[in-house]
Amino acid sequence: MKDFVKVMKALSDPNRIRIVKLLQHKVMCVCELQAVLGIAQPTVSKHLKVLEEAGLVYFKKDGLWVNYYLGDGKNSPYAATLLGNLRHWLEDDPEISELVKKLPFYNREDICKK
Amino acid sequence: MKDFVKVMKALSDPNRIRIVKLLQHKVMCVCELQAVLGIAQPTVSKHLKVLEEAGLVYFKKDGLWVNYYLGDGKNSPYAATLLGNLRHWLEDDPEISELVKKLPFYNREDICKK
DNA sequence: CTTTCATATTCTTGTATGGCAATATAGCTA
DNA sequence: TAGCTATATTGCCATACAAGAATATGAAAG
Repeated sequence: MKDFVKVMKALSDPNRIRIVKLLQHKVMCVCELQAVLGIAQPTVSKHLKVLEEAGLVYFKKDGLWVNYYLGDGKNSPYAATLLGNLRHWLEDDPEISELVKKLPFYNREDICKK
Repeated sequence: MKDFVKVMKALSDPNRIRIVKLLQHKVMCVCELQAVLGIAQPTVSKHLKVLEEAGLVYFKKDGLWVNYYLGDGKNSPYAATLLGNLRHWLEDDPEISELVKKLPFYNREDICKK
């Protein structure tokens, strides 16, 4: 029950849903997500933590960067199913499409090193 | 996106999840749910409203009673899928099993008319 | 070892949410 | 009509949560 609630809660927030939909297209670091979503960096980090604790997202550190990518659902059947559904779901959502369309124009080298 | 969030939010609360799992076994009125869950009547009503607005639950009035039953997901593909998944999910949850086991001993005639 | 940079954590604030008591509503019955 | 009964709504309280500013951490580079 607790695991299920965790997954549902994690997918109850628009920004976290956007993150999942974005990660379907490529592995991303925090600053890239921050730029694409237009929200503060701590906010992104916190959302990623919630997603990670629900088993929806994994991460791998690479020097200063932290690469986040979609989970495989190995640790949560609920996460596995929902991640599968979300591959089709919201594909036609205009807001999501807009974000995905902008995605190629963001890369970490340009975004950071201000 | 908004519809999806509504379904996820509706299924993010333990008591609402319990209601869905209980309705899998029989049509129930508010006072029956109140008795089984052990929470106040207004709380049950509010939860049912949230579930109904997410397309997870329907209701039909019958005199004084209001019968709530599981939705068919006609109005929400998200609700349809989640309701399908929830037929298997949490079947082995000890707390849910406990509630379901007590279910036959609750009927509206005994509960109400205090 | 100091600086720099990407990310995480802490803190505070405003808003959303679950809970119940009290009240309102709607349908039956006398 | 009046009174009773099941449910809905309102109002309030305590807690949870999203957001960003400020700060801390930790890894690379000089």
